[in-house]
Amino acid sequence: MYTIGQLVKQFELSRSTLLYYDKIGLLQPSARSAANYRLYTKDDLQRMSQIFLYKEAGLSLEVIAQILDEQSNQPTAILEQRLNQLNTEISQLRQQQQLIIELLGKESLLRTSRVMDKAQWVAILKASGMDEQAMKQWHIEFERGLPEAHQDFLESLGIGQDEIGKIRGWARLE
Amino acid sequence: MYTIGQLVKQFELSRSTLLYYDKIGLLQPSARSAANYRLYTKDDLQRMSQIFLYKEAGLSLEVIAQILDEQSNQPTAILEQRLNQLNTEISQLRQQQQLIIELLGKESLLRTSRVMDKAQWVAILKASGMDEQAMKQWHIEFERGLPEAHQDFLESLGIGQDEIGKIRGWARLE
DNA sequence: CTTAAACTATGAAGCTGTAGTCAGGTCAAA
DNA sequence: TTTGACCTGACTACAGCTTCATAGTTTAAG
Repeated sequence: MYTIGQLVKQFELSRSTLLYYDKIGLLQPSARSAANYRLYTKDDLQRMSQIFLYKEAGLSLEVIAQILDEQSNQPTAILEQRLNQLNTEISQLRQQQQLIIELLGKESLLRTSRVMDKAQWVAILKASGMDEQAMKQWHIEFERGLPEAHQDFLESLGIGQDEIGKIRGWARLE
Repeated sequence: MYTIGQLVKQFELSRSTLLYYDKIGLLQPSARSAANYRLYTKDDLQRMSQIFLYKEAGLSLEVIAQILDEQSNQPTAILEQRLNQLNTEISQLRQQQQLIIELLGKESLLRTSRVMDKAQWVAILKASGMDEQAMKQWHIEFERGLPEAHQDFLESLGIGQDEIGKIRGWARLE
């Protein structure tokens, strides 16, 4: 049996958090002491570590509760959905990066920032021995093996949708 | 003079949002009609589009208000700070992706997901004509030109910090 | 001219996932 | 016995809105 303070230390979260989980029914201690203290069993700990895991994956408490309580629903679908959501979130953040770089007036900052440019990427590939032909081939292979990731990668270089469309177009054809 | 509804259409946001902006003082209409309707001037529109821009960059309303109202503070520093924040946010989301892929049992999903694997990346480079030597050179160039981006990219392939450390280590030396 | 739809107003409460504060009850050790 | 560490429930605050309730105004149709 563990008190609330012990869980707080184990999982490095605040007491308020556990109180809240109790209140919303996500993690309710299996017992109470004579003095009405919350007492968590090993099963509760087990449940808590599941919650922790899913939280790290970015799931909402509501969704976590669904997974844990309605056993019928296997988590696979939910996790896949979250994976998709993550893709859109990341791409939104990348758009924010590109916008800020524009606002800052490009040149000065591109060098210091960790955001890559199309030109910089091409320069690196050239410097490591790739020629035009090899790069074309690289796009083709990328598109064949991981079309979605190809799209994401080009976006991350700040290339516009129109140009991306063209590149992927001819990469698919060959 | 524009009513609140006209702004709603122009900027594609909800009326409640504008009411809220009014309340917190971020965007207060310059005038009111006889019936006490909010009336926005062209200057207000101008201000709104600035707000919109900074919002797209992911700045908080509080920070936006600072930039717009305290003209002394040039936005550069704030934007650079946001750029840094974006890097950590993106890398957190990538960690969530990797975790979910683990939870899903890897193999089945890696093929359909848009997340790249080290193996997949290497396969693409090989298929487009790179050999071991060229890849080594590629790391060296990447590290020399954009060390931070190199780190980010390796992280995005799900490579552990220890291995990343090794790769960047020898890439720096040569 | 009337009436209904479509607009506008104010104010309050709700949402998520915590963090923190309060006044007090409990418990083990010195 | 008294300290001090722990615990209790209940409350407030945060961002950036949304929703709700209630009501006044404008505009177009009939």
